Amino acid sequence: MPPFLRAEPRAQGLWVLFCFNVSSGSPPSRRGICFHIQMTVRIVMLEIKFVRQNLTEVQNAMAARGEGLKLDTFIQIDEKRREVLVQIESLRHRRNVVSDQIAKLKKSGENADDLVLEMRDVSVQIKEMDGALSEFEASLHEILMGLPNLPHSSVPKGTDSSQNPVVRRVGEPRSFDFVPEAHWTVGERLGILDFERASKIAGARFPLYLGAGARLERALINFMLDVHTIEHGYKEVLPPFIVNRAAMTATGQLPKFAADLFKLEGWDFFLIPTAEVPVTNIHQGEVLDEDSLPLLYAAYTPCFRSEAGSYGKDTRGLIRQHQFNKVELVKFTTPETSYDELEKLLSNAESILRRLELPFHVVNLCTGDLGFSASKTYDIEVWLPAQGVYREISSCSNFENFQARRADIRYRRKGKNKTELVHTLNGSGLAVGRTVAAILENYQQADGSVTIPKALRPYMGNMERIENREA
RNA sequence: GGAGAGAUGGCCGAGUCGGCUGAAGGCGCUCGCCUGCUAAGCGAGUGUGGGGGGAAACUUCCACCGAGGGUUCGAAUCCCUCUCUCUCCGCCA
Repeated sequence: MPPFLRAEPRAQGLWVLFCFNVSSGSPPSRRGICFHIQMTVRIVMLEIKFVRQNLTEVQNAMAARGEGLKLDTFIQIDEKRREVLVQIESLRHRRNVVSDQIAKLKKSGENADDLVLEMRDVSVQIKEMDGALSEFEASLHEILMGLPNLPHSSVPKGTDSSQNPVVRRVGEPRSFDFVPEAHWTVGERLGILDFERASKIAGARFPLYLGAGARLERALINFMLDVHTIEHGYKEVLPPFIVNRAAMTATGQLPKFAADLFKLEGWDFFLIPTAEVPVTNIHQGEVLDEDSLPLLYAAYTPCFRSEAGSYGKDTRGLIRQHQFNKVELVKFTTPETSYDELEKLLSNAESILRRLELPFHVVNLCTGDLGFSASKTYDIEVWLPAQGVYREISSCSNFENFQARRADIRYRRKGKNKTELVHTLNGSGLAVGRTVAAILENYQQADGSVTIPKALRPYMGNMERIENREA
């Protein structure tokens, strides 16, 4: 096996390993490895061509993101690779031609021994050069998989989140005639959240919802899914919560961000950090009909994140958890429509907050704050009165063809034979735990109870407020 | 977990004892013709990735028949390993 097919993720040291209790005692599954190899080869090709053709653009974009990347290494290796490739191909050409001659000679009963001997030599040469070629491709692959997406021209320049311009502000933060309390205080006092017991079960950064709290979480999931499927036209999907390496690589979590993921010990499986991964991979390796685009999916899934490196941040409450629920929106579109679809996606996500009457604002992530795979991202940030800040509750991104390249998702334009890469988008619609946090904080009353937003009451058996005895 | 069958182009589906099979046939799609309209019919074209040449249309070469490896001058065809799918039995939420 050429070395580039064995590429192992770097940061294993940080991985939090989960142990699956396999009662059958079966060995670790190899599922997914095969897919990965198949995809890797294709990815290398797609990416090399793309980078070579857009070299200056790539270089500028990397600079804007603050990535100090030297692409001259890439160019050098790519040149060597092509050099070897040309030699291999001419040898193979010769072998093909001569093999044909041999066939003809043998058919007519003539002797071809010297040709056979010569070709035996050529085949050995080809094999040797193949080894060299694999080395070059391994290096290129490593560089390419570490390259982030190119920011769209409408993305503001900036170095960090402080430079993200606010696009709009919706809803007025309520004025309290008492000091609003943090959602964990509100929730624990009502007996609907219990972080202490959760830590017995799992540890820090895990939620335990009880009574009306658990119901509130479930109501929000149903509410969000209903709005998106019935009113916004998304198709509901319920995907696997565990995915293989190929899927994680396609959406961009791997190989670079292994440290953020939970990996199953002894298996090449990962817990999903977002529904984006399984849902985007629904169409991995497919050629879609233009007529079927845009494809809109809405999925509820739990999400699992190691939150490595966030020690000391948001240690209390529902904001930063190893496990949380999310309703995710995913789109597959044509290149021309993807930015319109991004605006629609954003407004679909916003509509949940509008209906829940929670104040929020939308920011346009600047180049320095943009995620690895995204070309453009809007964050929706909800108002949390106890902290007095807006906190991210949804992130809506256009990945253009970045994920489509890695996942090999194409479509055929009507009347054309050539396939093109689709554009993929996704956004939270919304993070459920953070929505609960926002409701508890924004709807808390002086007596410690919490009013339930009107839009949600049908999903709560018409309950109007959560009081202590409800719990 | 045990036994068996299979994996070929956008889809379905042939591939003989290894040698013009990148791959028959069909569907779909595109263009053209025909036809009051539609349907049907006729003709031509229609995989992907990569290297070279060309401003381009295009052209040429290489690779790819689940994946990897092996045998061979030569593999979709033979051998090994793996993955996935299907059927039957067992077990289980």
